[in-house]
Amino acid sequence: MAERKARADALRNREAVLTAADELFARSASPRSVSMDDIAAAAGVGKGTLFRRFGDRTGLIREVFEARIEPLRHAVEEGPAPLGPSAAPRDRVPALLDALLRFKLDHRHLSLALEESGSGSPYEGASYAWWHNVLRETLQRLPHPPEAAGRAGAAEADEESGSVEKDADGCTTPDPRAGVLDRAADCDFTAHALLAATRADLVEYLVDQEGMTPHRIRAQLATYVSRVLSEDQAT
Amino acid sequence: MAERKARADALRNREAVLTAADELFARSASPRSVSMDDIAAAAGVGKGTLFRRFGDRTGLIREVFEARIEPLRHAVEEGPAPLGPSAAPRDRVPALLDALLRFKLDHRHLSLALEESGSGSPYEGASYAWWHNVLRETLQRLPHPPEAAGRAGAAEADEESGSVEKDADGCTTPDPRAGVLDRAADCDFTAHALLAATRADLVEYLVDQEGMTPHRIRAQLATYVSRVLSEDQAT
DNA sequence: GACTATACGGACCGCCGGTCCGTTTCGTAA
DNA sequence: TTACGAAACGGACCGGCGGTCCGTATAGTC
Repeated sequence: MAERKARADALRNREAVLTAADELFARSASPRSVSMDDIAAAAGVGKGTLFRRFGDRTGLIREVFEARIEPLRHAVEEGPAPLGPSAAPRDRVPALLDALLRFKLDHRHLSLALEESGSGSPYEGASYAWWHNVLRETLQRLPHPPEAAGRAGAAEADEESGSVEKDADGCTTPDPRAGVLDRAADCDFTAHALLAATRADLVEYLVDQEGMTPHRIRAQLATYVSRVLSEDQAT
Repeated sequence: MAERKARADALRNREAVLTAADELFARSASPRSVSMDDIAAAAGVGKGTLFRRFGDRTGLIREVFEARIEPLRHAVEEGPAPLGPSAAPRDRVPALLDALLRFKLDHRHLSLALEESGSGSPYEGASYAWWHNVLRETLQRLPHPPEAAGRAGAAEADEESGSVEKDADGCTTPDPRAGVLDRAADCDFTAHALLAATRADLVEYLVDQEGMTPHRIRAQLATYVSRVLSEDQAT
């Protein structure tokens, strides 16, 4: 092999840290209450080890997250019908979002930890980029271009907002029609907006503060998604 | 007025702190790089003063935010047509969201600071609750109930996600139709989902990383909103 | 001008993320 | 089996931050 050792203990420790971190996050009320020292201690590992292998706190959280979400990612990339690439876009979009939501419900604290992982917004992480990409492409393959839905509405909305006028910023001429006809940009933004509806802190809030059941949240999201995809409703 | 002094200097300091904090957040790349010491120094005030008047970092950020968004809140509560209570719901919803988006574009860093203000999610703040409430009520006054839109889609999505199956959670029977017919709950969730599309970190990402112009973002959001409100499209 | 309630400010504390470096261990090859 | 070097280890250590505490200064009152 000649590509150096790989050191068994390094692997073992890596695994131990991943497991320990996952458990600690799952148990704790807030990700903030889990310190790196806690994780190191729980994993039976020195702090230095932890930072050498994962770089920083964000790196560690990302790796734990990746490890946990890998099966789902696999199912999306090469799995069967509703989630996999073979599914009809019209079915796949809701399936993707529901699957992601389920994951966030099942791994609420871990997802929360990832989203508020200090350095850089969640949007800079590889995971978000991946989901956004899949969703964007699937949206783009939808039969009826969704853009047609909101011609008048969009224009109207914007004119109105222009008249809102609060502080004199540089945005005086409200003619945001630019881009409305751009299908690709439209799907791009829609993907962002749909993913935003599954944000971990929102999910956390709905469950813990509003007392909504996972079931209910999923039902609401499904309804919402289908409304966004609409247009065939008049069929 | 016999209700004690009020001490002029206290008021003056309070104002100084608010101003200094606002400026520092606006200037800095990340809210995290603005420490309480920085703010105290910039305001020409002792750290103790700062904490006595605002409780903690989150409290300070909230007050700065409230102060800045007050005019908009006022416009929504008792202003004229598109934003005010007199507007037709169909027009008011896009107007509200566009106004909020504009605010977040104009006060990106402050909004970001508020959202990641450590203790408690942004959803626990009074400001979010207020916006959610206004939006929810306005949605509920919409002419055509939006619920009808997503029957089949929802059920399907759930069956599919069930088959994903990662860890054996307690959510085995996917029958999320429960709640779909509840108009109030529907508007409640829709309000959350729409507000999520204006999250400060998303806006920040779209502007800084994707290089989108404020105009374009507003146009995209307007399109998106109009699609969510759809149903009259078949008119 | 004296008196008191209130506000002030900065030294101080505990904690945390991250670093450093002397020590240990793994894997290899003689 | 032993010797050796690379790689990993671990915990003392550091700078900085949010937050507290208390002796001091001052605005307002009589």
